[in-house]
Amino acid sequence: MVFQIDFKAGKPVYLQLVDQVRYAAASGMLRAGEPLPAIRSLAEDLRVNRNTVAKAYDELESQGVIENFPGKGCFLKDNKTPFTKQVRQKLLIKEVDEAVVTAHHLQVDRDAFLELVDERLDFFERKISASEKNKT
Amino acid sequence: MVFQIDFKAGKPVYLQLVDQVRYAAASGMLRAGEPLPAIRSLAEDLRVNRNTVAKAYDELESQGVIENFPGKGCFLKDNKTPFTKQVRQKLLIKEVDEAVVTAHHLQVDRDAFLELVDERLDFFERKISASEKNKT
DNA sequence: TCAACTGTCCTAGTGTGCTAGGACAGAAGA
DNA sequence: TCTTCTGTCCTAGCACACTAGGACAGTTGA
Repeated sequence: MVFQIDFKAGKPVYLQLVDQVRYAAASGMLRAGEPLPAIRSLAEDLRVNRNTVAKAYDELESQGVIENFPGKGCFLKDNKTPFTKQVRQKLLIKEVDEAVVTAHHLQVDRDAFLELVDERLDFFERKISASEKNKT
Repeated sequence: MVFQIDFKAGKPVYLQLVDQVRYAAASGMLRAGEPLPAIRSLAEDLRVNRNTVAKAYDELESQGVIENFPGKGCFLKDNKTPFTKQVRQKLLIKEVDEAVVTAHHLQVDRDAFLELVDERLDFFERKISASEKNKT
């Protein structure tokens, strides 16, 4: 569980952390029920104030990705969304549309776009199965 | 060409404009070579300072979406990206990955995700052909 | 030539997002 | 019980993003 912060990226540190935890969870590096690094120790590793890490964890909790227990720690939630299939797809549309619009401006045609999506889905699935092998 | 600003959205006005212009271009409501609303008149319509609109147009120009000519106006570029196919796909990966990660957390499986992507691609293609009929 | 339009540069106020340190409360093990 | 870990609340500073108004330069048509 190694996170890396780019202080010259322009992007807020806490949001970089949020993205990396989400990414780690989606690629199987972090699994349901597993503990995240303690706020203070992670802050020390990253040379960042503990409230910056706390803010990231807070955001992740409000997104339903992790659960924080005062005195115990922070743990990856077993993602059981409270949403119906329809609602979940509606929540996804915004991000899919952004990618579709960008594809249009980059003149990436439909077939190439679908090919890329397929490739990225494969990429994450391979990562998940690889980390399952490592951990068992 | 009607833009709508949500002042309570939390998102900066100029970024809302950027998104809407990109969206309009990708859905055929705005076509290559066509002029965008003049900065001052659009600012007046939206009850916003002209520099706010100018900042949006400036951002769009730096993204290669439009071209601005002092004294003449701002026009939608015929999108000929200077990038190779490989570079364009690399630029897309970030946005695609974000959608894939979100899909994972929303427990939208591969098939449902691909179905949604297909649906959105159809949606934009229908919009393009519809606006072509309207304008010819 | 002149008026009216176009986008742009300069400067400034102001709100707020980001980061940070101190103090506090709950949990766990010696 | 006491120490040490855990996350959280409160407050504050600081920078910067956002917005805004004045002045300027290029273009166009009467």
